[in-house]
Amino acid sequence: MKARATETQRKTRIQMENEERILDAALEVFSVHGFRGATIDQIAEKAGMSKPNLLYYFRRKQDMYEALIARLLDTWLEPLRELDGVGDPLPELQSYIRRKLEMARDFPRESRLFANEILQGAPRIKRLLESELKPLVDEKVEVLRGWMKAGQINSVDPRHLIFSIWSTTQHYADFDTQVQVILGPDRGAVGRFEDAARYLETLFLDGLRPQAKGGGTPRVRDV
Amino acid sequence: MKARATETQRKTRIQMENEERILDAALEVFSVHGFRGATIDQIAEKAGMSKPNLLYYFRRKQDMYEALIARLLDTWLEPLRELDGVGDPLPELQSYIRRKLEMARDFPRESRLFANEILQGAPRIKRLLESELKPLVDEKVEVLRGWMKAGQINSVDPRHLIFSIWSTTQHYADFDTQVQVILGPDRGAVGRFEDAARYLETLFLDGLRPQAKGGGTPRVRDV
DNA sequence: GAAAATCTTGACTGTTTGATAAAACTCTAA
DNA sequence: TTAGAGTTTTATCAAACAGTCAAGATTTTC
Repeated sequence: MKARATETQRKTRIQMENEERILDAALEVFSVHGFRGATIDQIAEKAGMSKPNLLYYFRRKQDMYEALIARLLDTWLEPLRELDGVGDPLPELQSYIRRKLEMARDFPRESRLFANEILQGAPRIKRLLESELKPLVDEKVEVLRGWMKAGQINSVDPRHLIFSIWSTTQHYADFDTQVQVILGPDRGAVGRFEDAARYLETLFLDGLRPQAKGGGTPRVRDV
Repeated sequence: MKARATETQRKTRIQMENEERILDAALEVFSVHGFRGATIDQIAEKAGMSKPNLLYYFRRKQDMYEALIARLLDTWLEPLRELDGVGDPLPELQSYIRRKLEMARDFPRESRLFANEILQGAPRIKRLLESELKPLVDEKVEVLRGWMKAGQINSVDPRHLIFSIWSTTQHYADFDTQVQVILGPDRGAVGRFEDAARYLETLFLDGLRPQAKGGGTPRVRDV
């Protein structure tokens, strides 16, 4: 038996399958109960595996958590990475919002895991946030500032703009339970996300102040 | 000794003081670790009290949690209750957003407790959400619709509008750790909230599309 | 097909956790 | 000032929990 942890070696078929199965189960549990609230037994049961067997692949609870976090942050920041200064600002932002919304729809467990970690004060990923997230945001802030200086979008605090995109989109994953209570069962999950996309587009582009309809009508700002 | 739980009777000085102290400590712990992740020992220590002593006041862990949730929801919905159809829509909405933001600033632990509960699928308050939150939202949706029909605000999905106000404001409490990493220590907590308020005002009123500056300039919608 | 490597399991350990019992102590009202 | 209600502590318990161990079962490799 070789020490799996120390060497970088190729994994067996069974190893790959089981690790996948375990991480999926772990995501399910961690994303709901957080690190402390989750138990290895719960995860093992969800993975259809005995606890010692699970611990053969991940020797400590923390190892599973860290594996999940590591793979998460990369995926999570992907949409922001793609935001660049070459295209037109409004379509570019719209597309960023749409992608973030799609991620909330397609990876709600990942979103909740992330939310849980931050809620707890990000004890395990604060470093990562500082070394990876912050520089990326700083870079994109410059892109936004460029657009503002050129008068292509309204001048606002770029960081808070990013926060508002994150919060409004992730809300549909993290607060899904509440969203479902309020929207009722009328429209399915798909419809909900279409509605959300349409709404957010209007909000971010035009806000709530009534728009002057049709071409030449003057826009009166102060009523 | 009388059974405290069954009768409604007046509480001792010590009882009131200690229950307050316990609930404050419990809020501190539950809001970070969620129900499952929190331990009675942690709470007892934060309250400066032995565990059996704490359990003299709240016989089960769940009793503390429920006491917190009960007092929370009422406070939480107060700002929405005050939103009514008598004032002008834009100042009215602006004031709602400001109040929600103040709550995120002044009661971040309550916000996190709520977030934690919803993340877990709201197992303990789903009923309450259906019986209290939903009707209130339905009522306010009608107010919003009225404003839209009268052309006083843009026509958007009113429920998603409410979601976006909730998510953007609560973000500053729930994701405070991340916000701090990104904004850096430059501006203190007060400054952060001022910036957020200013930004959200612009977002919700005007959106990001560049505004026509000055009075009579025509607004070109399609570029 | 046998040896070697990998995988799985049952039994177990020490610790943490939620909760209880009963005795000892403190406060308060008559 | 003392009886009794109210409060706190010490001691304790059973269940849940993270993690270990060694032996047995299975798969891979030569």
